[in-house]
Amino acid sequence: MNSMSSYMNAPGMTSTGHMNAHYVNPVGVSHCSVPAGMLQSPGPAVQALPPSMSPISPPPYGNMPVVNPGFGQPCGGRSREAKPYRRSYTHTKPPYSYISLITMAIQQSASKMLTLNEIYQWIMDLFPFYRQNQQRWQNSIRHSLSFNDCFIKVPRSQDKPGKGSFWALHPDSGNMFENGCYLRRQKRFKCGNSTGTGGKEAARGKTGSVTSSSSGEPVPCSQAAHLKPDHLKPDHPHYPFNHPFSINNLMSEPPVQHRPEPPVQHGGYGCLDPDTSYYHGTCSRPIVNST
DNA sequence: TAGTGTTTATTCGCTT
DNA sequence: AAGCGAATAAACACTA
Repeated sequence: MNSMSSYMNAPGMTSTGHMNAHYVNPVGVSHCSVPAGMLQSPGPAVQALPPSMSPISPPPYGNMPVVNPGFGQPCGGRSREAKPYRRSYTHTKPPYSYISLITMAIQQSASKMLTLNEIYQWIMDLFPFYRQNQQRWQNSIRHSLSFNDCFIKVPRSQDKPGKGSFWALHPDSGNMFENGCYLRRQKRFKCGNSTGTGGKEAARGKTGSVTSSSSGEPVPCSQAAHLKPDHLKPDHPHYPFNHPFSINNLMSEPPVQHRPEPPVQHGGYGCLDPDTSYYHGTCSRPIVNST
């Protein structure tokens, strides 16, 4: 969490830390979307990707669309460590929450599920920022995986022994970032059932650990319990990312071409302008052209 | 023993 | 101000 507060002084930043500038990367993709540059410019890091991951190539760091002075400020300027901006922008914090990073990592993998370490590697391969302070953010990653219902554990198959389970996305979690806001979801995804107590949080404090079954079977929630790999296939009807604004589509479409319905955007430290594909700062209301 | 996973607590920023 | 989402820290348990 270094080098962040100084971004407030960057062009486009209001005194309140809102990001009003429309930052456009060299390929014209919004910083708020999943970087389309992922699909371009194979970089050396791709070779470090584990076999389970699809050959999506991180871009050269110099072209990273998500890192930009004045934009790397996450969470609306939330920072605890005031440190003057000195580093290259390739080491600024990407404008994605950990949840969105995990989602991206899982989503781009061929098997739609990754081990914890693979998630670490994907993030570090793509975002140099996360090559530092690994203990800090990796703890946060683990916390996010455990805490959020949108992530489910998939046990390793016997032919893939190793440490840790695979992590996948909940089949119903696909629209978490449908409004283009990758820092703050409209609503936290909760795995619900008819009683409203089916999520991980419901499991916490009642039946104990989500994964405490001695058999090693993950029982994170009622819906995850029946998750099968088929759900993780793109052609499956429950595939989480069929929304036009989904990460999957953002990653696969030319960035300037997708012009979804103007979303009603809530929450948001930063959102995507559907007309321009430019990044907007705080946008709790639908984006309209000022007259 | 290191890595993984869970849980709790705290803090912060944004929205309502 | 309250509620919420997110980031961070830390403690603890489990497991390969």
